[in-house]
Amino acid sequence: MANIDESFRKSDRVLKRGIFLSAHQSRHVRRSRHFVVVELKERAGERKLGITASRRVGNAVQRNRVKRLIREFFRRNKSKIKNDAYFIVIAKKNSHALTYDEVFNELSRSMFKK
RNA sequence: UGAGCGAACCAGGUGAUCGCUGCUCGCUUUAUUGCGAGGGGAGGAAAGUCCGAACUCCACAGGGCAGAGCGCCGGGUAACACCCGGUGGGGGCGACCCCAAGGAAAGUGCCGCAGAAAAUAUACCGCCUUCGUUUCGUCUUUUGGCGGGGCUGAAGGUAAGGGUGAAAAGGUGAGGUAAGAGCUCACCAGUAGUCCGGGUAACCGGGUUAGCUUGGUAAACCCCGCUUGGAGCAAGACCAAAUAGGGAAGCGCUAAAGGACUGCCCGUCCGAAGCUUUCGGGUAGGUCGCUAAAGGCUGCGGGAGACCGCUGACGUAGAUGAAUGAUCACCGCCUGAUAACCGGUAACGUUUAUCAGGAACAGAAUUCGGCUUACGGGGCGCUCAGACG
RNA sequence: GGCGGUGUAGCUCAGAUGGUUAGAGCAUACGGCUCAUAUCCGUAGUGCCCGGGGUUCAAUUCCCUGCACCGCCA
Repeated sequence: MANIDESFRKSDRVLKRGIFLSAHQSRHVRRSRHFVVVELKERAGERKLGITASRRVGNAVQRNRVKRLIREFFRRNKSKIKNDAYFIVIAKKNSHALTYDEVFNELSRSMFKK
């Protein structure tokens, strides 16, 4: 267990606005009950996470909580997630009351390796 | 027990595992690259952005007008529209709370409908007088006299009474009159002037004089007094790919257009072409600004208080697709139910245990001082009502 | 983060600059025209003027405060 990398640095994050905007054109979209997961496969060999939580999700506290839960899921399950794409996770407006277990169940279906 | 008022306070805790982000130290790397250790890491409102400042740039922030803001008095403060104390007014049985609270006799405007009339008062009904006309009664031989009534009648006097309205030009009583009226008088209310006393002042108390009385609205224009240049950390400074060819400085010329300084005027500055010198300017991106602060706390002193002075130790988040977290365990808190002990006739209360549920509002973005709004909790002091003793 | 603006009929907008009366177009319903539909003509309905408080006799309008939406600034 000690060797598994569960860190989450800036190199694991999507930092540029242009990449977020390019997600609108992507074809690799998976929709679930509370999230939309977009895969950007052009950047093979890198695995990064970007999160979008607009004001429709809730106030700042609720948006921060949703983003932290998604980040936590990504961090703890990096070894199981496909490592050849950028993932943009968009939170829907009904996602503000989720727990970590619910986030895990939902996102593991969309993002884990087959 | 119930209802309520006030001023403060807290904003779950501990541990384990896995993370995020600054700082310090050590090692390391081309490179704050990577590793390790230590230590720090959201709020009372961080919110709304409603005021006030610090700070930065615009010219060193200029003159006048306009505009904007404020508006009882005194004090506090860096400043304020904030705070404290008081005055006046209003609300509440009360504890206590609320008030944009200068001027309406400087001027202008507005006051729908209703009503006679809505601000120089007026005169619809009514009341009264005179005249005209008509009719009845009565006296007289008659002309006519006296008395009463009427008129879509005329002229005049009134404002007591009437209804309307948010508001009707002081109120009550007496005198007075043809009828009436502050027309006169007494008392009361109110206004203005003046005098005395108290208070730093707002203002309060009392006397006296006047006219007998001058509606509301300034969160309508306005007048008076005070304050006020504009933008805002996405301010601003620096480094600097790609792309495009220009940018900067000086000379020159100062007329105009234009631009900057504030909306306007004044004033000031820049400003065409040309020549010379020079290589920078700048988007993406990055660095600085960036956290030590009109700081809170302890003690002493001053003050009625806001607050001030001295003293001591403390050193308190700095992210930038944006950190400050996730999971688990235990403890603590609140609510409800059940049970037990104790107190009590009882309602019920304290404590303990078990079960179930809950834990609000909300996330720094340059930084402070306020205001406003959202919201969980327990204790303290006080008021009113009821019950029991 | 900062700055600015807008909320009026089902929809798009007027409105009064200065308080007392809420309007237009489209849409809807009904009637007429037509064999029928559309067009056209006529008639009608409709508003807590974004919420709360204040000033005023009276507020959609003036003032304060909250909510929602929109735009601009590197």
